[in-house]
Amino acid sequence: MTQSVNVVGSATYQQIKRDIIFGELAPATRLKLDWLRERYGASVSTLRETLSRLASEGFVDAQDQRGFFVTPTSRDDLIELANLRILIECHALRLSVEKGDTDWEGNVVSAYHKLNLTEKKVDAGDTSLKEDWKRYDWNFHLALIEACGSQNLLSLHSVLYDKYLRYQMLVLTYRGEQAIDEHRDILDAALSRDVDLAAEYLRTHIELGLEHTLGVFD
Amino acid sequence: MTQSVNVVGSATYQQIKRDIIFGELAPATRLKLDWLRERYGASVSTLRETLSRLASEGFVDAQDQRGFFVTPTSRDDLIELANLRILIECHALRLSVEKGDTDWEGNVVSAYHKLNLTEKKVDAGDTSLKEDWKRYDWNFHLALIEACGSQNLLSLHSVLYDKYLRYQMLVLTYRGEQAIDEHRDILDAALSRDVDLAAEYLRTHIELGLEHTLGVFD
DNA sequence: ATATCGGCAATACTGCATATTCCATTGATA
DNA sequence: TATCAATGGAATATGCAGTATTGCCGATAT
Repeated sequence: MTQSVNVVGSATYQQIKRDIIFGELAPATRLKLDWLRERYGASVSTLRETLSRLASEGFVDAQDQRGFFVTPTSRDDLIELANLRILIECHALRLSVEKGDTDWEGNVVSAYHKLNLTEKKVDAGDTSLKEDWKRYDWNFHLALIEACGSQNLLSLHSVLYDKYLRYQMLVLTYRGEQAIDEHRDILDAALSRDVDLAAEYLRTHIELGLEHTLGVFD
Repeated sequence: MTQSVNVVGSATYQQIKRDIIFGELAPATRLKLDWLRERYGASVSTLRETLSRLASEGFVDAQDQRGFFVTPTSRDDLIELANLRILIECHALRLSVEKGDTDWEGNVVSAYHKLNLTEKKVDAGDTSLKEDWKRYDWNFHLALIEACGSQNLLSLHSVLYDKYLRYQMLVLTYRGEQAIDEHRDILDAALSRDVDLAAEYLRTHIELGLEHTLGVFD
């Protein structure tokens, strides 16, 4: 059945991407077109289109004449992603803290507040919030760098963060109070416009997160 | 006519990408599917697949229900790309200079030699070599950072460099002796393993190139 | 071990249906 | 008359199904 607008393509794209990031499609899973057709209710041509996009973003592996696979995971890849996040996100944060206006501050505070509420609930043992929690985490980190003034930088970061997020969802354990404190430190440094300090806190935040994830991974 | 292997898809992908980078498909050009079908001899489904890939890399703009367009250019975008190149390429260069082994040195020297030969010919007035020259430039910059040890970093750089290359091809004027000297400086610093100096020369190289391109752009 | 065969699945095309956008003509209004 | 809005048809994008061809891979035979 034909749908309106670009609905089928966009919908399957987002669903498959989400299923990869949140681990419903495990790393290295073979993505047979017929199986996908049943699961997502889209035709082969639309699916190929979708998978091509995901392949060029790195969430899917396209092998010549053998079809598509969920991109496998590895410790090395995780480490690379963390280092790239440090490079790109810290750079963006510096620019953003320098340029951010009042609206930016407002958005950062708002995003922090929502994240903080959720983190406290998770800390208290509510495990049903994992997806929400990660979304608020995403939004907080995005809000921080959103005033960096470079669309290219933001879209690079977006893909990077999603890839990194997949690893976090694979291990899915909570770092507890520590992460809350780190977020608070970054927030304070950013609002007081201390560029170096904010970037340093962010770097530490990512490094500690990496160590934690590496410890649980595999 | 059905072809063997993944040939049609890969071929049209590379052709269209090349045509965008080298200006044969001008910025903001509308890419009608029927027209592309005639021009590249591929079916609509294959073309949509190809265009989706190019869209997610940023060479093509996919507009809902309105089709595909060559991504437009702008001064701001050019500046963003240059700054990202500085961020990413200098970082990769540092890692590479630290880690590079003998093979790496060999590849760098070889790539430099080929670039140097071509640049001298271009400098002497041979305008038929533009595409070769840019390819050797590409290869030299790639050889320099290839020992950085991060696949993610290299693939990020690859897309970035291609986008930047499009701007260079759009203005397509030669900076002359100056660029030759800059390449020499980077080479020497890299081979003598002076990380800071190499990164600094690279930054300057990109900044001067940007100024030059901006001066001719529009 | 090597060679051959057959099934499964990917690649690619065509044709078709439907939805949307584009555009020029028409009609209405200031 | 000039300008703006409505409208209807042509052009185009989106999406699906069906089909042919090719390559991969495991099973069987030599």
